[in-house]
Amino acid sequence: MSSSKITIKDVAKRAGVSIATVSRFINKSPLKQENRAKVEKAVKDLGYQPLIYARRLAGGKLDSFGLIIPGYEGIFYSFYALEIIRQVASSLDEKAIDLHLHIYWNQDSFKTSLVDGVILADVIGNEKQVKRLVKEEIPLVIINRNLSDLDVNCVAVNNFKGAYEASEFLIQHGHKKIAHLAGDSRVQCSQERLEGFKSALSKAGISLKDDYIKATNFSRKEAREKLEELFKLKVPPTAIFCCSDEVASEVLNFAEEKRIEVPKELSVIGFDDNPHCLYGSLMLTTVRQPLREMAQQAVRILKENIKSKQPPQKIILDTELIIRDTVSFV
Amino acid sequence: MSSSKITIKDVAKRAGVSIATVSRFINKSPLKQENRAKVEKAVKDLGYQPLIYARRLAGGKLDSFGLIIPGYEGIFYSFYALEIIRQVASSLDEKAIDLHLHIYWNQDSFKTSLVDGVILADVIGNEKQVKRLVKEEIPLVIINRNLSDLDVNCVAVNNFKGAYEASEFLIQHGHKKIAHLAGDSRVQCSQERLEGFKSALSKAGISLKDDYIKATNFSRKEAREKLEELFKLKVPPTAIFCCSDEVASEVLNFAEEKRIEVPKELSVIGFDDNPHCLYGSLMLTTVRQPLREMAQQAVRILKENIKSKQPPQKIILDTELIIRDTVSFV
DNA sequence: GTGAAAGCGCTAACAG
DNA sequence: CTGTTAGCGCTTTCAC
Repeated sequence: MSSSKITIKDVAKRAGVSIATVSRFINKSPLKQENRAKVEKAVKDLGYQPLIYARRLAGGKLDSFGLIIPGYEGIFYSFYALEIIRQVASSLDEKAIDLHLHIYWNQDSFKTSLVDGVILADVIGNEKQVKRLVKEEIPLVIINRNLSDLDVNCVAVNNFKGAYEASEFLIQHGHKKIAHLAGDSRVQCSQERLEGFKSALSKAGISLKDDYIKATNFSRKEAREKLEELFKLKVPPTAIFCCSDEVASEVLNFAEEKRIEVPKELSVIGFDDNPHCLYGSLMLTTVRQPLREMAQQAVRILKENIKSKQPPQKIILDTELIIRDTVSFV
Repeated sequence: MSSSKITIKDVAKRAGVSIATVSRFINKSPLKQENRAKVEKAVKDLGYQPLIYARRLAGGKLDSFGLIIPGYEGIFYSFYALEIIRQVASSLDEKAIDLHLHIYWNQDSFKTSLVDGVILADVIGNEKQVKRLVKEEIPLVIINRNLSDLDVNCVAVNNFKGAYEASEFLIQHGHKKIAHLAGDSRVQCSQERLEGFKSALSKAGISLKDDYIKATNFSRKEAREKLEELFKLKVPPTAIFCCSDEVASEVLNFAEEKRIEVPKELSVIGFDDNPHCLYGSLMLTTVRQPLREMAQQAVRILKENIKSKQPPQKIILDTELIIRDTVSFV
């Protein structure tokens, strides 16, 4: 039914060798040059392709990784989520490894037996799924979420430091009335960024004003609402540090409408370095996340773990402050 | 290594039946009530999960579909591509079928033996891959691309008609100087939309002006360039039909900057009904593509084909003109 | 309905 | 280096 029905036997017969030799050829084990050539020819002539699941059953690899992403509303509008998928996909493509994408909505139906290992991009609401994967002892890497109670591989971005540096940059420009449009507080990176923000302000001796800290769900809509609140305040902020470029971009829109001049009257910093938000006359100052590197590291760690069991690695990658047009001295 | 090492044998022993009976239980074959209960209990107690690849090797299903998307630059910024992924993913999720996403960059490394069937979302530059899949006789559905020489299942959107209706709508509003910002001409839907546009104009007796037809690669950047050209013309258009909402949205930006009032001085129609482009004061008039339905149909057809070989189906879905704010009488 | 047994196509010892 | 052989875990005849 599926695939040409040519099996290892057919190849062996045609090449005049045993199936073991063919298997060795496939798995790149040492072979006499002469046999190698014969098998190669037979494989080519027959258009033979080994059946992945048969290999697997016999102890081989699938060369297929799973990528599990929690399926929150708006995931397909999230620069971050899409970048993760994109970067993991291209990183795997380079290594001729297949990607088994699983977006976790409700069902924990992910079949681990179809992959050699899995990358979990964030863990939001699917903690029990992670536990299951750990129990199944399948090679695992978690991106951007520290499950401190679990002994698993992690690759994360230093959100705290990124937020700290951005806030510090604002402070260095003389700002004291600094607001933070934070992300969804249930998401770990939002919490970390908020902490970084708070920490920078504290260190500079700026007292925290609750009115200046507004949570959003990363959406433009909520950003807009919170902005309205911010600028109804008796003392509006002179600078805003945003949880994402998308949100920052909405700040720019808002400012334009309200005739608030950026950066002269209002400084803005985003988070992501989302090229989508680079249109318009103002180039956004932002915090770049090394998403590509994160994906590559995750893939590397997973490969190592598949080859042989290893002690868990915890990798924290630094962000980079990208200075452009939207911050000025107060 | 992977998965708990509990096999069908363990279950059989624990339930006091043969492995065949356990197999039948898994495959929902008729069983005596008593045995069914025993096996069910054993499965539960042991936390048994059949190994997908072993089932497959023995002739079973994988419950895993492949989705192949050509990996052109900017795919992750494409509303269309993302919607396809999203809708296929959620459609499969409902049926507890796994998604094996493969973005085709260069290598034709997709392993068909890991899936029961594959959905090809458009075919751009990977025609030879399609031929291979056809030859392998794996159940196949192609989305939005007619490979007329191939006898395969297709689900497509009627781009011609959608474009025709949009153009007609403009004409009904008295427009005669109508431009078209077309998509990449190598992409089939771009060609079809262009044809629809031309056809509507011809029918209305409006002569085609080459200057009014500009190809873009769907990007804002190119849209902007072509717009500049359009409005340097001695007689600029009074209406523009765009290949996508993204492009239409750039037209709106451009108009605002140049103080061209929409829709009073310029009417605009997009394509996609991309909610992303609904921000701002003006609501875009656009052509909605039934992407969700397309995904569902594709999944349905694939399921049918996996169950039993069927004659190829060709399904063409209609678009819908969504009338909002950006078209007025000339 | 059920069990015994024969593979599915491949890998991995094990001898040679 | 190479061939032989014993499974991997499951489905499926085929008898009973």
